[in-house]
Amino acid sequence: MGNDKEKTGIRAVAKLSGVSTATVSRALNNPHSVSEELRARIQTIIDQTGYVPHGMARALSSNRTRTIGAIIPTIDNAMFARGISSLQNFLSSQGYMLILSTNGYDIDVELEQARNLISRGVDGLILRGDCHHQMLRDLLVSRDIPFINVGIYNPNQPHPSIGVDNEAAAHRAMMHLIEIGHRRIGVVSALQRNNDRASARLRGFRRALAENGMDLPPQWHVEVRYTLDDAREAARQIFSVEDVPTAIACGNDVLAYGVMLEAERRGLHVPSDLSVVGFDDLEWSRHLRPALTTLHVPTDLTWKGAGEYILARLEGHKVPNHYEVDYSLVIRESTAPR
Amino acid sequence: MGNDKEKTGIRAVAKLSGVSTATVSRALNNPHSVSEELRARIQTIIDQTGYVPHGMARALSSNRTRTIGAIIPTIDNAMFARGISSLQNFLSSQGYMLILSTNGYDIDVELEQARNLISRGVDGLILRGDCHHQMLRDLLVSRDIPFINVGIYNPNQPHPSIGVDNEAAAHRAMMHLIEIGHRRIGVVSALQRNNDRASARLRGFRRALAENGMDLPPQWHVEVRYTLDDAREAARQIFSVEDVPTAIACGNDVLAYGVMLEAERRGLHVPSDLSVVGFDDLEWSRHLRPALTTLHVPTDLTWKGAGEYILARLEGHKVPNHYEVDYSLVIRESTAPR
DNA sequence: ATGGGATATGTAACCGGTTACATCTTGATC
DNA sequence: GATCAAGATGTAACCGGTTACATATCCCAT
Repeated sequence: MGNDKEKTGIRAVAKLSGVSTATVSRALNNPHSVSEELRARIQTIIDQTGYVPHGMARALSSNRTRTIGAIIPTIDNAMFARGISSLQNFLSSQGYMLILSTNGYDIDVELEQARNLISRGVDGLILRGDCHHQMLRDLLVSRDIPFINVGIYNPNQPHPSIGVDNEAAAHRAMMHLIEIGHRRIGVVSALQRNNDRASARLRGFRRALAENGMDLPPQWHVEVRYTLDDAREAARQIFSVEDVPTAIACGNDVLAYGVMLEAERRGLHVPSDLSVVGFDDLEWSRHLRPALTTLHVPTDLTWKGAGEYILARLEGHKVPNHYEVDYSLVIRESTAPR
Repeated sequence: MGNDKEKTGIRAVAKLSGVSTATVSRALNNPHSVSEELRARIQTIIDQTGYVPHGMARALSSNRTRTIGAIIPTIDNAMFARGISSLQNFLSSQGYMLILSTNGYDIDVELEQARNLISRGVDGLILRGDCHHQMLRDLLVSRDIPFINVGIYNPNQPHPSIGVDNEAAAHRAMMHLIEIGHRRIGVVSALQRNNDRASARLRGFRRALAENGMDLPPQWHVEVRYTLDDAREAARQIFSVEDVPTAIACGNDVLAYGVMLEAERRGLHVPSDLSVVGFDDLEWSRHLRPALTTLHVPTDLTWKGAGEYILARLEGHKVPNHYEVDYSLVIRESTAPR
């Protein structure tokens, strides 16, 4: 009797419900356009047979995958984990899926990963920071794939961005140390290579110092990767010079943790001997002892906002290209007047 | 002249190189089967035109996506972040991509997410623990999709698993406290609901106590979620009873951090007043002060191993179903003889 | 010279959905 | 009753690759 080519998939459902494949497809994607009765009949068959639509086929013909790609430096960092988690929840709630990819701060790898994601048909792409391969931007523009740079605020750039103004925020953090009387201030910052946020923060620190007639002597400035080990090593380096600063501004909370741990090990009491200010306000920061004074950045909102932007673009809405996220200084126990 | 339907995609490349689509496809997927000369000519055209294969179309016809799905409770947890990062690196190195999904410890959500992933054509699936919806297992088996439960070792179960033997490991951790003379020992463990690992660890703790003639009075046992706040609350609860234990075993390092923080705030010195042992050995644990005595679990190896298993299955190899990962007790500064 | 195996390439069906277009119904309007 | 718009449903082309099968070529053994 039956054509053995129609034992599975949408054609099987169609045959069993006595309708055409078009109707089944419509019942699934645009229920309103199918009569109540048919819709119910089709749904019954679907439940009975356990039919699951073939996403690839759907993607091929509709040219939409309901999948968003994100490329971040590394997952193994509390800050990203938080943001990704938030983004993931949001996308999921909108029926989208997130594909995650990491570049290890290498823009060539990033380009490669982006090609990969595009080939897999992501509808939109979320990138970290503003430091990308030119070919990547060209690729995205030429294929008309919406994307956004997250973690920065760059209204003058042509490319969409969402995040805090890192330079201004860093300036604010440094000003706190200056306001409470510190005059000898060191900096532990992240490596600037392919990390525009790290650079912007350093610029902010420097500007605040300069505006107040101070400078940043090389022996008080160390650049390291975002790990506790490296941060401790940086602190060791700074503490080893003759003339130790009375405060240290850090480009990131993790770096601040490292500095505080190492200070404690050296017998330097925080904050009476050394004030430390961080950046990001990870969950840990308020639990530490002393609790870390830091610049709060609403990471979850930022990433969710990035998702909202992409989805809005996909739905054809005309939306602003740049979003500034508010930061705030959270003063806890790790800073004290000189 | 030209058929306007062939301005793009593989047919365009074929036309420009003067060969058939089949040859282009073969040059890409099975280079060895195409003559040196043609291969070069085709590659030139590909480079010139910037052709990127359409992954969806490829997936549809080849029925392989080179994509692996993973469902974890939450990304926002250092333990998972580490494992995912490791898995991601491995898969990426093998030309596979990872799609990540979270279930928030809810097996219905997990089933839903799994359907989603399957509909997107994942070639294999990696799940956390052994606590899943029966329909999920059925679905995977009926579709012949390789999968593995990670973070547990369960040689008696029919389903593949890789991880430490949580019960034995917890037993080991508790034995350490007993060996150094503690007789009044509390436990802060994770919620057991839909978390077989938490249960196994608790069983291990209990067995060690029982074997040594002790029990776990209710007022010394608190179950909480995996957050610092909850862990501190748990510690507060235990410290509030008349008779405070001299040691606390924790189901997880994060819980141990919370207990230590709270102890310190109460003026209890660790380890002289209170010994604390953790579980997992996150990166933080060795940096804390006092550094945390904990049960080291090689998370990165475990997840990478899960990836290796799936890929081996996909390549048709016949491989063992269960892999035990070694744990080890790392004695640092947070435990001391009574 | 002939047959057979190995290698290289082309033809076109196929994967499983979506959707433009055609067809048919129904109800309202004149 | 005729006309027409709106709504419901069916037909089949199409998305962009892969690959089974057919065909062509070349080399070597008989």
